[in-house]
Amino acid sequence: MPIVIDLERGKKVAKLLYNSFTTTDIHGRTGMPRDMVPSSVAKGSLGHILFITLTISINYKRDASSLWESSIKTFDDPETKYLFDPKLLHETPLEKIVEDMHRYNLSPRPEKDADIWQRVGVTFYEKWSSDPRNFFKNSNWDSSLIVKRLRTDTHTEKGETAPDYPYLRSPKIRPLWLKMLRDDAGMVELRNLEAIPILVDVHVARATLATGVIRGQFKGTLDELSEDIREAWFQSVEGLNANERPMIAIDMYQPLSHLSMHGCSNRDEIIGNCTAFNNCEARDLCIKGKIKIDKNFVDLET
DNA sequence: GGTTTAATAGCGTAAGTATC
DNA sequence: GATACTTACGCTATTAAACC
Repeated sequence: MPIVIDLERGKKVAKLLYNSFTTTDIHGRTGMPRDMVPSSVAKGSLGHILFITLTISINYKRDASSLWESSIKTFDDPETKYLFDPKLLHETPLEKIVEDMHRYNLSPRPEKDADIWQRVGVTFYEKWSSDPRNFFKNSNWDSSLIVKRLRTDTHTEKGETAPDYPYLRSPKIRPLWLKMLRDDAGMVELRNLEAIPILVDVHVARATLATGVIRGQFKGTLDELSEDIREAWFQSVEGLNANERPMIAIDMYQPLSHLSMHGCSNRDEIIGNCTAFNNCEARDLCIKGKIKIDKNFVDLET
C-alpha cells in the first residue's frame, strides 16, 4: 500500500492541536503566552513591533518562555530600553550592547546574540527609517515576497556582502515572525500568509506521521516526503478557524513541533508504543507502526 | 540560487565525586 | 549505602559558510 494523505484526519488533528496549544498546552509546553508583552508598550505600536522583531531574532536553541521574560524585563527597564531603538543600536558600541543584554539574561551567548541583535536593529535604522512596516510597505505587504527578501537582502560590511537579517532570515523564524506580527501586534495588512508552506523539519514530519495524517508504506528521503507534508497541512486547515480568522498552514508549526519534541520522540521506532501516550493530548489520533526518521531517511510502515 | 559541509549550543546520560 | 551534585561526552538540531 502506498502512502495516503488523510485530510479528514488532518482537520481533526489541526483543530485539536491548535486548540490545545493556544488554550492550555501540549505536553506541558505552550507558545508565547498572550500576556507576554512589556507593560510600557501599546499593542500594535512601533515599540511592540520592534520588541517582537528583535526578540524573535535570537529565538534560537533556547527556552522560549525565559527568552520572552528576559526581553520584557529588558524593555521595561529605562536603562536598557534603548536596546529596542534601532537608531540607538546604531549609535551604541557593541561592547555596551553585550553588557546590557546580559543584565536580564537576554543573551546566553553574549557575543553572538548581541551581534545578531545589533545587526537586525541597524538594518531597520539604515534601510527602513527604524520601522519594519516601511520594509513591508516596500514589499507590497506580500508575505511571500517579504519571506524571500529576508533571505536575499544584503548590505556591504567591511567590503563584503552580509545578510541584512541574520537569524531572522532562517526558514524557521521567518514565518513565525510574520505570524506573531499579525496575531499579537494586530498587523492585519500582511497579505498571503496562507500561501507560506509549513516548514518541514524532523518534528513536523514525525508528528504528521504519528497522528496518521500521512500513513502507509514509504521508504525514502525526508525531502521526497516533504512536499506531501506541506500539501497535507495546506489542505487540512482549509475551512477551519483560528481565533476568528481562517487557520493557515503555518499555524500548525509550533503545535506539531511541541507534540513531536515532548511526545512522539518517545515512540518505539518499530512498533510505535509511546511512553508519553497516557498524558498525550493527541492520543485518540495516535497510530501504531514503524516510524523511523534517521537523518534525512524515512522508513514508514503504518 | 540551490546544495553540501563545518561549526556550535543544548540536552540527556553515564560515570565520577561529595555529602549525609 | 543512598542520595545529591559535577563533569564529560555523544547525539541532535540548526545555522553560516563554502561550494558548485
